[in-house]
Amino acid sequence: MSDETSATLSNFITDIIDEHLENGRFDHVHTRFPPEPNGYLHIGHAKSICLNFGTAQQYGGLTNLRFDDTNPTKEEVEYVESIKADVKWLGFDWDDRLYFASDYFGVLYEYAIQLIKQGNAFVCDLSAEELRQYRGTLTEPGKNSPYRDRSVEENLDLFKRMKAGEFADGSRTLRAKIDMSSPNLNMRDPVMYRILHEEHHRTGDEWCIYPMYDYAHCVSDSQEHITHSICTLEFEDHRPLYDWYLDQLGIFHSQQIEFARLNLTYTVMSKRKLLQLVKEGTVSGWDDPRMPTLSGMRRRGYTPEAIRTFAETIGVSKANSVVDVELLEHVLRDDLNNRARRVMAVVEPLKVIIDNYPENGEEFFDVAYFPYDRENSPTRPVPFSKEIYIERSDFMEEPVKKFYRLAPGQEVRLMNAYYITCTGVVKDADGEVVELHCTYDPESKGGMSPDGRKVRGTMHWVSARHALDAELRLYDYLLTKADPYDIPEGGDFTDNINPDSLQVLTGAKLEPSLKDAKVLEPFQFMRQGFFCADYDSKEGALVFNRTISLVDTWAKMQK
RNA sequence: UGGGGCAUGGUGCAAUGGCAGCACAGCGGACUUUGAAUCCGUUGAUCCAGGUUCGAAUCCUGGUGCCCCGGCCA
Repeated sequence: MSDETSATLSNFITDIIDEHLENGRFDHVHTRFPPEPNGYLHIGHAKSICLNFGTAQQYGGLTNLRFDDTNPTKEEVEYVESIKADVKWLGFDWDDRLYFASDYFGVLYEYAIQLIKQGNAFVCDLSAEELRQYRGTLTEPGKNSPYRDRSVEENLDLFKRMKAGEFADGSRTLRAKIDMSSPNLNMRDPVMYRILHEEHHRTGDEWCIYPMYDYAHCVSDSQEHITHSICTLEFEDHRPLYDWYLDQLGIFHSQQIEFARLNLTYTVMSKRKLLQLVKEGTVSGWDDPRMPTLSGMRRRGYTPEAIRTFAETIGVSKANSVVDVELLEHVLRDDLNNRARRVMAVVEPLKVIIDNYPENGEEFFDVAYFPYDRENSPTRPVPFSKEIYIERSDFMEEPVKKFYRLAPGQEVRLMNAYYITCTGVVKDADGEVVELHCTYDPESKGGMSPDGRKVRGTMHWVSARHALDAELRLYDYLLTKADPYDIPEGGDFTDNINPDSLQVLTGAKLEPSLKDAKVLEPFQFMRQGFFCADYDSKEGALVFNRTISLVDTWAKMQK
């Protein structure tokens, strides 16, 4: 088997492509991913990236990365850098085909002049407010602009002067001359250029007029000979305009195809709202591990493979839908399960003293990192001694039915070490359990007794003397409701923010081998979940993120 | 009758006139030195009404429901 990312996928988009290939409209496939650099990429963009790069790959074609940077008031270099890093991290390569819509400002301008000369565009002096009134409504046609019939010469002169900076922002626009009575509002003489005396992150102050999306996007696609321009559903109404520009200009005609964007339960997916969370300090930044951004998910411990598998699993269609976040979690666990080394870490420690173990005794067990494949697994030494920590939740003084873990008089197995039996419970003045006394069976070394007696409970542990202290960051959904927009009267989505989405545990105890854990390297803390060291982690001040907990059947049974 | 689009188990996606299937979730069991993973089994769906056809999720007609569109944003 080759490990090529994808089997052949079939969906409504490949159906269209197949048709184009058969009828000769195109003889190859070339797509593009066109982010606007006004925010960080999120899991919804990942769907689009995988779709664009994946589809082209499937047909032996190429994919360009093109920044849609036609609005200097919102766009920043910080965003273009983060976007490039995220696309690469996801595992896709645009080679030398990195483009910007701003690369085409020159040709866009020349084509605009052509359109003016053809009588397809005119300079309009209506204000934004007037323009809105002239546009009409959903059910009533609009009215022609009083400037619609200017001569070609006058339009040319005015447009050049717009470019030359002679007019104030908002005072004039260049508009396509189409049909003010079209039932499609996008065709009612849409604005092509607006005046914006604004510094652009790439072109500086070279321009003070900027093209609108509809005009810039189709021409950009055409310039790059993009065969299939894949975008989201809300642009379906724009397709006639997309086609109109290309037809009037008589240039290479890309085919726009629309698909339904990703929605996830318990997740807000709009860049505007994510920006709001960052600005209001609800999260620590775009890369906060609770964010659905690629940078946040990366920091959280997601792998690119998991995200790609997810994109493949959810498929693509034109039906609005909401994917259950549990599916994302499933592919994450599945991926991590196959790659994470198993180690022991106690999240909420409870001290255990093994009374019959030698006072200063110490021994090291050679433990496989991959217990399901011991023969081929690398190992590390794990120290054991008289005092250890176990998980607080692994002890119950009065065990409920089917509780197989530690309880007074009950015997359990310490993973890879010994069987122990609880013989005593020490409490503080408040009745809180602070310490346990146990005895161990020396015969059970390694975790099996010669008599073969059954021990139901198997627990992880860490030698107290050798333990590493660490801070653990446990994450929950950022929102309390599956539908972020299930909002109380008069509120907004921030009313649904989960106040407990971040839980910081400072007293965790880790096995010593974790001292050398590399940032973002995935581990499974056995019986707890998958964790990775955070960017903040330093020697002597370790910090681990819980990427995702293990499935917890026991917890479900307790409900 | 503004225009455009979409309806298949709880969720997402297949089936392109021929036995409605896959994944997740759920439920039951086996196994287990992770109450994980794995394995086995299982509940559950074609928006409605007509029509065409030997046969309709698929084609036709008429409904219903949901989404998008009135930025000089993308």
